[in-house]
Amino acid sequence: MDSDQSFNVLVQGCPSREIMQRLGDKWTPLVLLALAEGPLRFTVLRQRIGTVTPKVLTSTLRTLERDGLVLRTVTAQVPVRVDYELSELGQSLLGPMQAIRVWSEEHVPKVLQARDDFDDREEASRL
Amino acid sequence: MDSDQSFNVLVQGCPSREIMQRLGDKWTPLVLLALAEGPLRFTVLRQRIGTVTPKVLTSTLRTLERDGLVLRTVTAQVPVRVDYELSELGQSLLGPMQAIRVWSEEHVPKVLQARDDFDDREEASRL
DNA sequence: CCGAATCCTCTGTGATACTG
DNA sequence: CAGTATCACAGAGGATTCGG
Repeated sequence: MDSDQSFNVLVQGCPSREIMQRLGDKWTPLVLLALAEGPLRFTVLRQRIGTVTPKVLTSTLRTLERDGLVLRTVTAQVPVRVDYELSELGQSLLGPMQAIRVWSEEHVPKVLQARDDFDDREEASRL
Repeated sequence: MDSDQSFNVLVQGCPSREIMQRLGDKWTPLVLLALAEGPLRFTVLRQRIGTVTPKVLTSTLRTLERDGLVLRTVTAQVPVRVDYELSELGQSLLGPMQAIRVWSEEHVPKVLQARDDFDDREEASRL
C-alpha cells in the first residue's frame, strides 16, 4: 500500500514499537492462534487456551478489537451468544505469528538443553 | 531434526508456551533485531534500542544467553570489552522475528485508524 | 566500560464474587 | 453465557549508586 517506510521499531517512541510490544502480551499470541481456524465463543476460546480469568481474557480481546485485529459479534438470543473471529487485519498477522509458534515448538529441546548447559557452567564456576 | 511434534503452545504447561512468551519480553525482540546485523558492544547496543537501564538490559541479555540465543564474549583489556552476538539458534529465530517487525511497521496506520474508529464508536454510544 | 547491588514503583495478571 | 466489579499481589521494569 503506502511505501512510506518511516516506521522503525528500533526508534524509541515510534508507534510501531508499541504495536509490536502489544503483540507480546501474555495471552495475545495464544488468542490469535486459537482463532486461526475460525470463530470461537468466549467460553470455548477460554477453554482452548487454558486457565485465563474472564477479566483478563476480556481485556485482551478488547485490546485486540480496538486495534482492529479481532471482530466481536453479538447474537441476540437467550442466553446471549458472542463470537470472536480474526479480522482481515488479524489474518494478515497469522503468518508471522505462526512462524513464531513453529519456531518455539520446534526448538524446545535446544533451548532446554542450552539452559541446562548454562546452569551447569554457572554452578561449576561457583565452586 | 526430530519429527517429534509433541509440543503445542496452546496446551497449558507445555514448555513451548513459556519459551514463546519469553520472546515477548519488552526488550527481547528489540535486542534480537538490533543484533541481526552483527555483534555489538553493551553500550552501543543500549543506544541502538533506546532508553534501557543497564540492569534491565543485562538481565534481558542473561536470559537470552541462558536460552542459547545470544553469545557473550569478554575481551580482556582495560576497560573490559564485551560483545554480544546472535548464536546459530538466535539467527534461526531472526526470520520469524523480522516478520513480526515488518508486520508491525507496515500496519501502523491501519492499527491507529482502527483505534480511532473504535474510540469514536465508543464515545458515540456513551451519548 | 560493563555491570552488580539496592531500593522502589507500577501494572499486568489473577482470585473471587456478582449481574444482565 | 458472557461478562463486570473489586481487591490483591508478584514480579517485570526502572532510578540510582557503586565496584572491578
